[in-house]
Order: sequence, then structure tokens, then C-alpha cells
Amino acid sequence: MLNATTASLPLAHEVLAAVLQVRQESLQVLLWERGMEPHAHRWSLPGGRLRADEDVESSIRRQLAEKVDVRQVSHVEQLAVFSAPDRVPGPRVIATAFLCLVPSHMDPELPDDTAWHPVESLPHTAFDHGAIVLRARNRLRAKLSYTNIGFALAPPAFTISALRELYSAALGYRVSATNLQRVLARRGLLAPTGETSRPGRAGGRPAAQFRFADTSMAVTDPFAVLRPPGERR
Amino acid sequence: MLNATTASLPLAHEVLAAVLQVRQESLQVLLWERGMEPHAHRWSLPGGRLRADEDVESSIRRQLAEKVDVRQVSHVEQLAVFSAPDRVPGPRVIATAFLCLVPSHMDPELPDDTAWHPVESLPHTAFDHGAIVLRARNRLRAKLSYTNIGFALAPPAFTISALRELYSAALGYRVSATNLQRVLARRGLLAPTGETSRPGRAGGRPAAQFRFADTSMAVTDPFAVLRPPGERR
DNA sequence: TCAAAAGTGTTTATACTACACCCATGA
DNA sequence: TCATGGGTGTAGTATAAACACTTTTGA
Repeated sequence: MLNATTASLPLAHEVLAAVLQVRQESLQVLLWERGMEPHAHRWSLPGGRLRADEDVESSIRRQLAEKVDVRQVSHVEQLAVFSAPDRVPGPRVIATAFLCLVPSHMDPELPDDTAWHPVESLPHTAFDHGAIVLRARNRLRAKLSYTNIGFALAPPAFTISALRELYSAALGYRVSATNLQRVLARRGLLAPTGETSRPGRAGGRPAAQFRFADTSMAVTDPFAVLRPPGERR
Repeated sequence: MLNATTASLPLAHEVLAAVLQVRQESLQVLLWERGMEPHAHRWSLPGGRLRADEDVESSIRRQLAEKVDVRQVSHVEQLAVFSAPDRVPGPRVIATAFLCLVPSHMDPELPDDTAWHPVESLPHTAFDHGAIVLRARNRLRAKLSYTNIGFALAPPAFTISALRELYSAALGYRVSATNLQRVLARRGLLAPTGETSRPGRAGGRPAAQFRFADTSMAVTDPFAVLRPPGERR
């Protein structure tokens, strides 16, 4: 089946996280500035080598803890493997990349070398990390439409217009608050908290607060078509 | 950032393929029976070690060639990384799993140790390969609904009722030919070939033949809701 | 009483399903 | 001419967008 002399070379495995959060009305990613070669002064994704006793998801959760409080990470999912033989200089390293989300009300303390950057205007990135960030953004955008993943971007309670801001920032285009409300309500994702939030100085009707009915990811539109007989959304 | 003495251990990386095809009205997967320990006589996925000069996708395509003619594989996509430390006995091996599809009109010659098995009644599988197969089936089912991935299961030309059989087998429930036709036609995926196929001995109107307009995967229902303004399906 | 922001009602368009009905063939 | 399988017409329902209108507040 395989020729051990040519086929099997030991190599290293790393895990990388594209940690996304909506900050200042734009979708941003957590990057740290490399101090040393290779690619010194370029910005790279948090992560590092996989240890012998952990799977990739445990590993990325452990390594993220060096940058942000793990309790502030609301969602973690595998994104893809990046495996081009020359993706990093020197000995070969395969990377498993993750998409991680932080809700908008969190503002984790960051190490000095670490900062948030808008996904739409990334700084000079190291290795293939820029491509990984864009892939993560695309995955998030797709899932906002057919899952309840918005819960991972939002605070525990929020107004519809605040939620609209989050969706608009993540999707990159204006979303209507009216229709967002109706889509999420029809799918049973929104539950009213009963609270309202005070209007700003300019006045206006107080906004009702909502929360997401579930706080783990679920597919809410599983069959765009070709639904099994008898199943209703 | 990382402590080289504890964090970085060399390890092996393998690629595995869940090759799916609709055969005899059921979704089947290509497995080979292990001759040697560990897990002798259990059935496992084709694949093997990643070589130094190839990325994971090149590797799975190369290794599949030992089982089936590569030209018969109509679609290849990354599925997920399987990385539990004890997923295989002995030295640690991380696996990148792929979903691969073979169109229903192909019947590749197989090595003696290799055979097709219905996904719904898998034999005793080796390691975590059973879970990988189920994950591949779920991915295929989801994508049948919002992409044109059906092209990878179907022959170059087909009747709607033949296509209905393929979708029904892959999805695991009966699909209506009428509505399948209209959904795919509305999305512009079907093109008539002009040919018709002869009715069987029992008679019946000759069926028009169609082909898929595209033969590479594209998302056809990108935003179930929350579509950008102005974009129509 | 006016401006601002939130929320609701209503119209229109489209997507999808279900099912009745018509069509073209073999026996 | 009948059984069989293929294909179309059409109505009913669900989904969603657009936009006008009402509600509730601060100044």
C-alpha cells in the first residue's frame, strides 16, 4: 500500500485561529506581529504546534488562551487544512485552521504584540495567513444565512438594530432591521427578554431586547430545497 | 510563544478518501479490507501517508489512483481533520479526510481487496473510518440542496427519472421528479441535450435527456435569506 | 409638537409543493 | 385501446423584500 522509505516523513502540525469579532461596525480579526524571522514584523494568526496529547480543537482552545480569555470565545469550528509544501520556510508544517468568534460586547485584554485589524484592510500578513482570514470570513458570511451563528457575534441581550449592525458588518452590506427581525423570528431564533433599552439623547421609542433562543450552533435552514416529505421549517 | 521541548513533536500525516457512488439505488462507499494488523480484516478507507512534495489534495488524488481510475472521480473536496491522539494504535497519525464522488455510470475495476459497501449498512470498519464515511454522507446530502453537486453523481446525459433515483439514493428519501426538475431548471442547472431515451418493454413516453450546464461545483443558493440587495437567484 | 428611532401592517414577488391532467409510447 | 411512464398546468402555501404607517420616546 505504501512504501515506507519514500512515503512517510515526519512533519510538524500546527493549529491556527482566525478569531473574528465585530468592532466599530466592521468585522475584525485578531493578529499578532511577529518579532522574529521568518516574516518578522508581519502579522500572523494566533496558534502554534500541536502537542502529543491533544486533538486539534483542544489545541487551538489552549493556544488561544495566550491571547484572549477562552470564556470570551463563543464559537470554534474547523475551517480547512492548509498544506502546500512551501507554505512556511524551513521544515514543513501542515496547518489546521479554525474559525473562532467573539461576541461584540467583549473586549479582551490583549498582549502588546497583538491587535485587531479590519478584515477588509489587512496589514501585511505572514505566510498564508491572509488567505486563511478571507476563508474564515466567507464561511461566517455563508453560515449567517442558514444557521443561528449570529448568537456567537451578539451579546446575551440585544436590540434588533444592534443585531442589524452586527449582521451588516459581518456580511459587508446593509441589512434591513425589519426583515432581519422577521426572518429570525419566523425561525424561532429570537426570544424577547421583556426588557427595553433606553433611547439615546435624540429620543425615539425604547427598543425591545431579545436574546437568541439557542447558544450553540444549529442549522436552521437545512434544506434550501429538496426537503424531506412532510418537514416544515 | 511555544516551548520547543514539549510542544513540537514530529508526527505523521495521512490522507483518507470517502469515495461515494450511487450503485443499485443506494449510496455506497469504496472500502478495502485490511490484510494485516492492526485491525486486520476490518474495512478501511483508501489513502495513505502524505509525501514531502505534495499537498493534501494532490496526495489523495495520487493515492486514489491505486484503487480507481482518477478520471472516474468527478469531485474531490476536503471534509475535515481527524486528530484524536489515539485514533490509530502506535505512533500518532493525523488524518485529512476527503469527500470524493464517482458518477453512477462508471464501474471502475477494483483490486481484489476492495469493494463497494452501502453507507447505510457498513461492515466492521477500521479506526475512525466509519465516522468519516458518515460525515462524508452528511456533507453530500447538505450540498445536494444548495449546490449543483448532483453533476458529480450523474452521467453526462440522463433523464429526470434517472436523476431522481440518484438524488433519492443519496438523500435517503423519495424525491419528486416533477419538483426536482423545476428546482434545477429554475436555477439554470439543466440543459436539454435534444436526445430522448427509448421507453422500456412496458412502454411509456420516451424521456427527454438532460445534462448539467456546469461540471464544476458552484453554490446555487448562496443566501437562503439575507441576500445582498439587488441580487436575485 | 416635532424629530428620531422602533416596531407593525400590507402589498407584491418569488419559491416551492402538490396534484390533476395531458402526452407518447409498447403491447 | 389500454397500461405505463414522462411531462405540463395550475392552484395553494410559504418565504421574503419593500415600504408606508403607527408608536413611543427626548427635547
